[in-house]
Amino acid sequence: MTSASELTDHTGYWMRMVSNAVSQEFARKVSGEEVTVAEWSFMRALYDCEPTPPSVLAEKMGMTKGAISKLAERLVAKGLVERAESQEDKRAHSLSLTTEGRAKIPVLASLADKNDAEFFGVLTKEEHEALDHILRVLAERRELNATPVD
Amino acid sequence: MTSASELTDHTGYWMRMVSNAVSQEFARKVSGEEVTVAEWSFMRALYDCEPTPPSVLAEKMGMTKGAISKLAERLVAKGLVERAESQEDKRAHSLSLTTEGRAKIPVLASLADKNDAEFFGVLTKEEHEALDHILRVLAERRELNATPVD
DNA sequence: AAATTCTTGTTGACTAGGAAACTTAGTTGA
DNA sequence: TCAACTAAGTTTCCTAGTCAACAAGAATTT
Repeated sequence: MTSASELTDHTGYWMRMVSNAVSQEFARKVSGEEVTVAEWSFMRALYDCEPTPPSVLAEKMGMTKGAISKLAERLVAKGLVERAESQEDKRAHSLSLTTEGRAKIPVLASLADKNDAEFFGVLTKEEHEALDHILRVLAERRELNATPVD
Repeated sequence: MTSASELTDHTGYWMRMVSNAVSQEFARKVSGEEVTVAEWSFMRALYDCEPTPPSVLAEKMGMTKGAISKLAERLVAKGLVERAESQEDKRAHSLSLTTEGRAKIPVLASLADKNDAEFFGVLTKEEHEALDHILRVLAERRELNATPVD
């Protein structure tokens, strides 16, 4: 009989394992700043283009609008993000970083730099570049357009 | 001022995005079998070595023992997994697949194969092999298998 | 042998996100 | 013009996981 294909033979399995490890490690690093990984991601996305409506952030971050709504609420409560009502469309509003929120960006970004360097530092320069390339190819070809940069 | 390093410049960011996409896609495929991704992962790990105590599964899957406890409970409720009390140690028990659970393995495994093929099919053969290699290198050098949870 | 400590697994409180119902506000079309 | 549809956000319910407290049994110490 044919044996079931090994779970560990699946690229998706390894992706998930490595990705979880990277995120956990980063979560540990940013927890000292009273911020979660999702919150950092949110703030960083905002930093790219403020003010931004929640719907745009949802698409950009690959999350539902419900999740964004709650995430934004948390960040507003922390004083890192603020809402501005739209006057053209009374349903809509846009989100921006507060001064305090903006001040946190470089701190968090340097933690992200450090995390990347530490985690992927075990790769050779060629391996790291190949990985970056392949991930971008996947994102592009699978149309995971999260952040249109590059 | 110097601009904050781009979020999209972080390998970890792309890892997370691609990994989430793979898992979501697989979740969609496997939902027809009334099983979640975590449940499949659990069953596949069991298939490798049954019977197995929950503690071993927790380490193998990189989850907490609490999560394993609940996951096992769900699978027992679905009739896919069964417990066997240990007689040497009255605290402990071991988990096995039921006949029904074991019968599902090939079906689920072929869905996993299909998912991998579809998702990573946009890569060239060389790219796919390079990705596999790099992910395994990362897992190995970061000792992801050995990481004890708790 | 009794007391302490460690181990195994469960439980409860909490957090985070998804799906879908819902509210409110624009938009469209007969 | 006003009814039907669509769009933006919020909210509710559900699933799933972590963490920490816990119970109970085993192991170790004295």
